Amino acid sequence: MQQPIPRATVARLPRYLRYLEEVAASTTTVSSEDIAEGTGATAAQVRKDLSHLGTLGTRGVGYDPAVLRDLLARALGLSGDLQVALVGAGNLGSALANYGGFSSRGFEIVAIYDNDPDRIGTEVHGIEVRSIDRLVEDGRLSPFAIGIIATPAGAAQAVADLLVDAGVGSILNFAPTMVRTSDGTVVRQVDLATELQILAYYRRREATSRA
Amino acid sequence: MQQPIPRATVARLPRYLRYLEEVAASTTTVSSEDIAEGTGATAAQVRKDLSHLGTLGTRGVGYDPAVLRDLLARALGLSGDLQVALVGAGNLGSALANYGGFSSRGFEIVAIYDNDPDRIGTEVHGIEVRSIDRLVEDGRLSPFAIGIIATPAGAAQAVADLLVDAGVGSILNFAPTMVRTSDGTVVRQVDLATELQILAYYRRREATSRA
DNA sequence: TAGATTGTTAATCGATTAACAATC
DNA sequence: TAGATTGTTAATCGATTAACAATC
Repeated sequence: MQQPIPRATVARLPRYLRYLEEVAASTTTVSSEDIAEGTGATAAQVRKDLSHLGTLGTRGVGYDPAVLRDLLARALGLSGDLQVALVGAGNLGSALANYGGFSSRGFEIVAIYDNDPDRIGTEVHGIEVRSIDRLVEDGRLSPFAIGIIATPAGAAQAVADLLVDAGVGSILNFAPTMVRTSDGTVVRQVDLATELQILAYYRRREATSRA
Repeated sequence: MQQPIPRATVARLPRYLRYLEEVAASTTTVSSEDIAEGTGATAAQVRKDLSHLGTLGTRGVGYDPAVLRDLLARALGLSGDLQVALVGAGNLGSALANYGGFSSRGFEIVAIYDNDPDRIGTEVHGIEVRSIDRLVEDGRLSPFAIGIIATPAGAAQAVADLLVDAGVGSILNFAPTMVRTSDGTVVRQVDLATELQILAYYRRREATSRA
């Protein structure tokens, strides 16, 4: 692996990737300007970001979207399906399981866990919901690349501990609380209400500036 | 309103707020160190961030979590319930409607729209799903503070246009595609697959660094 | 007073932007 | 060649960190 890619760049690469997937079928070249427009970045940002991955374009011409798409996917570590364990089969968990965007982009939810007897044994997106008691055993038998926590906040830490026990090194946490894990585990926190609150702040500023 | 708060700070304030809500009932002072631990920030960051809002703590003592919580809520524009229109009553939309984290934090989903006749007329989280054709009219009659797009990517731009027509100035877009709106509209893009992809990148780096 | 912790300054670090030579 | 667009450099901007005086 080459030198590390700046955090801000890593955060944008998936958007570029999504855009390239969108246009790769219908066009044979895209410019940094095109990518910028399609993703909300600036053209200079796009070129700078891509330059971290090597020399990918052709001066005077642009980039080949199919080539660039494959390069980005590889740079992000998306070659091959990543097996995902989902914990929490409630509303959010079910939504995530049914969300089309995952399977089409290199992630496969292979197991779903819950602690509610009423849910255990039911099917979500064609996958049987299993008891949370089986998570550690299952993970040791057949490792998960990524674990997703979609439980209420109160259960999140215990679930994170189980995931670590099961050998999961990367966790995406949708529960609105911080989970603590040992070093070497990567945890990403996504709080849906947080996004609304950030929006609320800019909403008000915008309203005031119009006044 | 005082001077603008830096973007990076705005992005962290909701996390501080969530932490303060958690501890306000059980303790009467928190230090910047406590907040940092509970939110994944650093103590210096916390103090710097809070200093943008004024002098909120007491040297040698710390912050009053209840006072700080109310201050943060006000700074974020969360005083009073913000009326939210949700478009898309599929899996993700239903999950969002049922997600407890919104109502408890100043947001109320007051209307849900869809274009699928099978869904129109059904109830989600106690709210009747209405035809998308009524969105503009409804919004003009009784304005929405915020619109949430939870439709497939293909419908997102059309929905965004309708929301703008309905007078909605702030949009949270969960569809995996950029939507374009006129200036003065604030759009925030949340892509769930993007979060997984970012995680996948750091996952691989972590794995490599251990090797 | 002694210990603790804020608020703020200055130094460092990283990201963005503008500009342009390289090159198709 | 002329026009277009990349890859890269240097300048600017903003965010983080460390340190400490102020003050409870």
